[in-house]
Amino acid sequence: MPRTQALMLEIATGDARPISRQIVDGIRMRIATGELALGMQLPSVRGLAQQLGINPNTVAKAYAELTAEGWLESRQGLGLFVAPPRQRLSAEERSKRFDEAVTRFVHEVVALDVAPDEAVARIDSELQGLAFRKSA
Amino acid sequence: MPRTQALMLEIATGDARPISRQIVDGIRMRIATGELALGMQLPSVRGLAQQLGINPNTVAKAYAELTAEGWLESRQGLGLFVAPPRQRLSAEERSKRFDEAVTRFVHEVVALDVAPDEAVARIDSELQGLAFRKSA
DNA sequence: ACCTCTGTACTGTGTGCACTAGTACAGTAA
DNA sequence: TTACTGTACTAGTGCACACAGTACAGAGGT
Repeated sequence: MPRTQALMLEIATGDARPISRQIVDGIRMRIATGELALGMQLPSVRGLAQQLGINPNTVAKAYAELTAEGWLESRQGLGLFVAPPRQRLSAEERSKRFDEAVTRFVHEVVALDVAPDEAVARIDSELQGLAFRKSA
Repeated sequence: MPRTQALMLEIATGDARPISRQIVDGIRMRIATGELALGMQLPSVRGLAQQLGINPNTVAKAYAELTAEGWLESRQGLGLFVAPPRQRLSAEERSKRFDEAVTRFVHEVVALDVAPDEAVARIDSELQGLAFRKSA
C-alpha cells in the first residue's frame, strides 16, 4: 500500500502559467480544500516528474516554494509531507501581496468592462465553494 | 490653451508591472472613471515619453494596446483621442480572460490564506468606488 | 557494507519574452 | 518647407523559465 496518492495533477500546455507555478497552485489548492490532509506524503520529486513528463528540477523548484511558504515540510531522505497550518508570512508582506492581487483583479475587471456586481458575485461564488483549513 | 492635459501619470520603479503596462492600466482606469472624457486628446508619444523619462517606443506600445482594445482612436498626423464606448472583445475572449482573472485572484487568496469574506468585501469596496462609463 | 530510495544543490544550455534604443516612413497643418 | 503627429522596423540586452547533467547527504531495507 503506497503512502502517496496519485495526485491527479495535470499540466496544461495551453496554460500561460509556468509549469512550476501550475504545480504550486494545484497542490496548494488541494491542501487548502483538505483534499490533501495533514501529514500526507507527496509523490517524490523524480516520481512526479516522470508522471508529468517534465524535468525533476521543475518539480523540486515547486516543492521548494511550497516548503518555503509553509505548506509542506521535508524530512531528509524520507520525503515531503503536508505541514500543519501556521502563519507563514508577516502581516506587512501578506497585506502588500493582497493589495497587489486586488489591484490586479480590479484592473482586469475594468479592462474587460465587466459589471462590478457580476465580478463580486463571481468571486463570492468561487471562494464560498472552498473549504478552508484553519491556520494557527 | 493646450488640448492635452498633463495626465498625472507616475511610473513607479518599484512596481513589478512593466512600464508599458503601468501606462495602459493608468490611462484605462482614467478613461473608465471619466477623468479622461470622450474626445479628449492624449499627450503625444514623444511628449509623454519625455515627461516620464522613458523610451517613446514604450509609450507607443502602450498607446497601440489601448487603441487595439478600443479605448483610444488615432488620427494619422493629429494625435490620439479617447474613443467612444463600444464592445471591444468577443464574448468568448472576454469570458475566457475573466475566468483567468478570477482563477488567478482565487489562487492568490488561497496562497495568502485570506478569509473569503474579507476578500469579497475588499473587491466589492474597490469596484463600487469606481464610476463606470456605459459601453455600447 | 551495500543498494536504493528520498530531498537538495550546483553548473551549464537554450528559448522565449519584455524592454530599450535607434532609425525611418507617412500623414497633418501652419 | 518645417515641425509636429503616429507607426513600423531592426537590433541588442536582460531575465525568467525549463531542461540536462552531476553530485551529495539522509533514511531504510537487504
